This record gives sequence, structure tokens and C-alpha cells, in this order.
Amino acid sequence: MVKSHDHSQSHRRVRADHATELAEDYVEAIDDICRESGSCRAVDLARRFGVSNVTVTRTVSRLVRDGYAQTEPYGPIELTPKGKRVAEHARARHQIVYRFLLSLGVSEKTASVDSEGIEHHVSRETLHAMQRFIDHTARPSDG
Amino acid sequence: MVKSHDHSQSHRRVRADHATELAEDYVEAIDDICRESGSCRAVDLARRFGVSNVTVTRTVSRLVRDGYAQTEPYGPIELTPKGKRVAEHARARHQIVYRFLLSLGVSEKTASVDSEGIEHHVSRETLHAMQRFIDHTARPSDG
DNA sequence: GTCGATGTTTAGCCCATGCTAAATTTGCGG
DNA sequence: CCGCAAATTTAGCATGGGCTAAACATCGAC
Repeated sequence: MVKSHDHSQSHRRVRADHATELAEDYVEAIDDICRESGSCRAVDLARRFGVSNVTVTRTVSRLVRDGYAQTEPYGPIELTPKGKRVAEHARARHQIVYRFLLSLGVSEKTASVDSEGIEHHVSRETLHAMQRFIDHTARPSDG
Repeated sequence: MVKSHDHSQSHRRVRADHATELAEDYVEAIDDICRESGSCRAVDLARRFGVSNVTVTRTVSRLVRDGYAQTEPYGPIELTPKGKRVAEHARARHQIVYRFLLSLGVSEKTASVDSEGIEHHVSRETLHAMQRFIDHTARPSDG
């Protein structure tokens, strides 16, 4: 049975997570795209996320407002130092969750999809446990 | 490195998950509360989730609209058969994720909090892998 | 039966995240 | 330089999910 506890606390955390999930996804994607092609445009993000360019523009404006990104009218989108830190953190966490799922034995496809949903809800403690599991599972002879 | 793939697909799934997360949390909670106290009132859910009773009322009205719950004015909130099925499913999944996290070695507190965030993003395949891990980890001498 | 506490609903507000349509800017081909 | 295509922005709309204030219903105490 699941341990009894204060649900309101957990749910508040889950809701708070939601508020930052999209921001994290965006900074992660902006970072990716900048690495891949040198600069990031709204249209790149729109294609990446499968949403309209209008949605991207408005979301990016929130990132700018919150100090994660900067951009000039009709210019490319760049990350601030704060945004870069978040992107690095998100990227590292994403990779741990992804590799953890692979270690657990699921397919690459599933690991890829599930890691994107799960990554935002993994606490530091659980992330460390996942890392330990990866290290423990990876034997020296493994490729 | 994380395998390259169509991000827009994954993110669409993540967004679609969000649309049903709260509904699942609610039916799970309604089911819990009904089991505990025989009936579920809006105020019970408000306390559970730490939100206002107004928010609960409106969310429940969406559950009713979507066929998960039913209620009469000023009456208690009940689950439809469809809602009960979702609640059972969510409860089972939640417990697997919770026990899985415990098996992984995190604290009860963390397992409780993280499982509530993670449960909605776990595919069938990953859930099965978690179940296998629990079974594999649980030794006969364990309490 | 009335009153007050408690619970529910309604009205009205906010923000985030999605959309389309239309206006604007940019930048390239000619 | 002109014009067109592509990208961006603006305007306007929807839904979900949060809130407070105020109206309304229910129920137990008296």
C-alpha cells in the first residue's frame, strides 16, 4: 500500500513542476538547436514541438520575461547564462533518465518518449538512485 | 547521447498526458475518499489537493462532462463505471511506480512525492519493466 | 421553525498554453 | 530597387486550472 502522507503537499509540487516543465523543455530545445545549427529561430522550435509559431513566440516571450532567454525583434533566440545553466541541468537529467530506462530494459523508442515525460518529476534523490543503477548495471565489457 | 527522434511526437504525447493527469488524480482521490469515508464531497478534494473548493467544483464538472463522475447539486461526488476503471488503473500504476522507487532505494517520502509526478508519464512497457524489477528485487526474506 | 455553520454554486477575475487570421518585417532572387 | 516568400508579430479566441467574493442550499442546534 502507498504510504499515507499529505497529498496537498505533493500535488502542489506536481503543479509547480508543470509551471516550469515547458520552460525547461524550451531551454533544452533552444540549446540543442543552437548546438546543431548555430542559431535558433522560432520556426525551429515550432517544428520541434509540433506547435504553431505563434505559440512559440509567446512562450519564448515568457522565457525572456523570466530571464532564461533573450531575443531581438525578428532576431534569433538565445539563452541567457541562467537559461544555459537550466539547459545543462535539464540535459544531464534527461540523459540520466533516458539511460536509466534503457538499463531497465525498455526499448529506445519508449525510453525516449517516457524520459521526456518523466524527467521533470524526478527529484535529486531519485536521480541519484537512477545514476547508481546505471553505474551498477553497466558492466565493463558492455559497449 | 539521447537517441535522435521526432520530438514533436513525444511532446505531443506529453501535452496530451497533461490533459488527463488532473482527471486521473481526481478520480484516484475520489475513489480513495469514498473507500475511506463512504462518500466524497468537494471539500474533501479541496483539502486533499490544497486548492479552493471552487476549483474542485469546476474540475469535477469537467469530470462529469467527460463521463468520469456524476453528482447532483449539493450532493456527494461519485465515480461512473468509466471513472472507476480509470481509478483502478491509476491506483495500480501508482503503486507499481511507488514500490519501484522504493526498490530502487529512495526514501518513502521521496517515493511518495516522485511517484505522483511520474505515474502519469509511464508507458505500459516501462510499467512492465518496473514490475519486473520489483519482482526481481523482492527477496523472500524481505518484510 | 429559525439561525448559524458549513458546504456548494455562481460571477468574475488571472495566467498559461494552444489556435487562426492578418499585418508586418526580413531577406533573397531577379 | 521590387517583389515575393518566409518568418515574425499582433489581434483575437478557446480551454484548463487557479483565485476571491458573494449568493444560495443544507443541516444540525436550539
